[in-house]
Amino acid sequence: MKKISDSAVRRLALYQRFLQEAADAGLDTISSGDLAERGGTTSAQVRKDLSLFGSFGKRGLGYEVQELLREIREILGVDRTWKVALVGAGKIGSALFSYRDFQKRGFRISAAFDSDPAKVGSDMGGVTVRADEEMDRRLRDEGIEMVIVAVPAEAAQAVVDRVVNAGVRAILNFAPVRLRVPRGVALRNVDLTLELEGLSFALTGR
Amino acid sequence: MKKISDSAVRRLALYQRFLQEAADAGLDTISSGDLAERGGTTSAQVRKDLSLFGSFGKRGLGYEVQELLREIREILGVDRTWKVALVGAGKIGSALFSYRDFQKRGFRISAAFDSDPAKVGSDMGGVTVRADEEMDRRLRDEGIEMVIVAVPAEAAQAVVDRVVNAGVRAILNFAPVRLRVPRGVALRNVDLTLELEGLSFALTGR
DNA sequence: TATATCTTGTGAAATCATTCACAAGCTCGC
DNA sequence: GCGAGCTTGTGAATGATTTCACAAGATATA
Ligand SMILES: NC(=O)c1ccc[n+]([C@@H]2O[C@H](COP(=O)([O-])OP(=O)(O)OC[C@H]3O[C@@H](n4cnc5c(N)ncnc54)[C@H](O)[C@@H]3O)[C@@H](O)[C@H]2O)c1
Ligand SMILES: NC(=O)c1ccc[n+]([C@@H]2O[C@H](COP(=O)([O-])OP(=O)(O)OC[C@H]3O[C@@H](n4cnc5c(N)ncnc54)[C@H](O)[C@@H]3O)[C@@H](O)[C@H]2O)c1
Repeated sequence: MKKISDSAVRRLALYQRFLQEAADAGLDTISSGDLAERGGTTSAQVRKDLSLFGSFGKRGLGYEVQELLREIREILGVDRTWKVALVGAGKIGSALFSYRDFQKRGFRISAAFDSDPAKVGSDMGGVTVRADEEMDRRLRDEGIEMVIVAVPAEAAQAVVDRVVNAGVRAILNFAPVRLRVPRGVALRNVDLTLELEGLSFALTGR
Repeated sequence: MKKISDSAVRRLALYQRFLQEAADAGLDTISSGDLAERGGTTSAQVRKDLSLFGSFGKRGLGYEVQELLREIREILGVDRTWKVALVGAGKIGSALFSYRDFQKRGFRISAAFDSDPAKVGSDMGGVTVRADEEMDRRLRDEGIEMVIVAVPAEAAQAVVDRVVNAGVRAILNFAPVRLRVPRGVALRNVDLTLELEGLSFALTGR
């Protein structure tokens, strides 16, 4: 299969959201131009993106909302529920934990780990925070497929090494460090300071 | 001035972080190859990025850490403190609010707004949460330059319209919606569901 | 059935970003 | 002061992504 660019995947995920909105609004069909407008891109871009995976539209009409939604969900792999664990039940970790939208979109956070004895044992929306030492075993036993890393920067690489070792192949990292992962492991970084610095540049770099 | 790509700005912000680390480690000089290795890119990429703004290195030696750090800070506009406000003092908002790193990197969150009367008046680390209605006036009066939007998706566009109207020209948005802003206003989206969907694709789409 | 009107899917062209490759500059050791 | 050894800065080459442009399929109407 050909290589799909990161930005194409992002757009696909956006189209999914727009299709959901269109479905909620009761629309039966939608055109590439319509999707483009909602996403701030062009109709050619939308069609190219979709053409990477097949021909889903009808000439003269557009795309059937429900059908395209189903297709994109399948392409993205969100036509199922993923088992996600959270490592680091601190401030940002607990905000993420209680975020209902993840569940709705197919990501269930079914385990949480922390090294702080004061936090271990506490209940977070039905899930008990477990000790750091139990992590490796539980990740395997519970068949966790993705991990959200929300520990301090200094601890992040060590956590990731263990998580990868436990067979997890997808990681969402909030710590402001460049993590090393073996090939075959998907890693995304959410780096908020970097985002603010980008805004700073935009205001400065006139 | 020529157009600087978004990815170049991201890398620049990363170099800044690596230079900080190098400075903390007591290094005097650093080569493009060294920066590249830390950032997972190539030395040619690093040199091209820097060459967009000038010639900062010495052939045969590399870059002086302190000097390059100063230059990049100036380029990014983080050689000063930005006044930031937070709108939406909910779960993610309060996590962000108490994040010390922003302050250290030049972003001071000096105001917070919420529409929930139960939250208005409460103290968040020395800053009082203000009522939504006071927002427009206070943004102007306090000279706020950036706003972090952490309100529910349905409320986000209306908030952004008001914020832009109050003269703010940089917005960091956490709500999962595509916001419309006039040209000249910088907008960055942090869309965590999108990130997880990207991971889902990586695990699925072979 | 013919015609007018849409909108897709896709090669080709254009634009944008990264990598290559190397001349030229600087340092160090002798 | 000279040669060896690095490392920068940058055109040129390559690679990737986006945009253009249009033939062809689908629908609706008469
Ligand atoms: N709070 C924010 O708004 C924010 C913003 C951007 C980035 N971040 C990053 O997210 C990460 C977490 O930030 P936070 O503000 O939630 O910090 P926090 O201190 O509130 O939470 C970190 C948690 O990780 C736990 N922990 C530490 N080492 C661990 C280990 N080895 N295994 C398991 N758990 C461990 C701690 O006990 C703590 O509960 C940091 O890397 C931070 O830089 C946070
Ligand atoms: N919690 C998370 O981990 C998480 C993750 C990803 C995205 N988000 C997004 O971030 C946003 C906030 O999420 P949250 O979990 O913190 O929700 P929350 O309900 O805890 O907080 C939202 C806050 O915004 C306030 N608010 C609502 N309308 C307002 C208005 N017009 N002006 C000012 N304040 C207003 C509410 O009173 C509330 O305090 C949402 O858009 C959500 O989708 C949250």
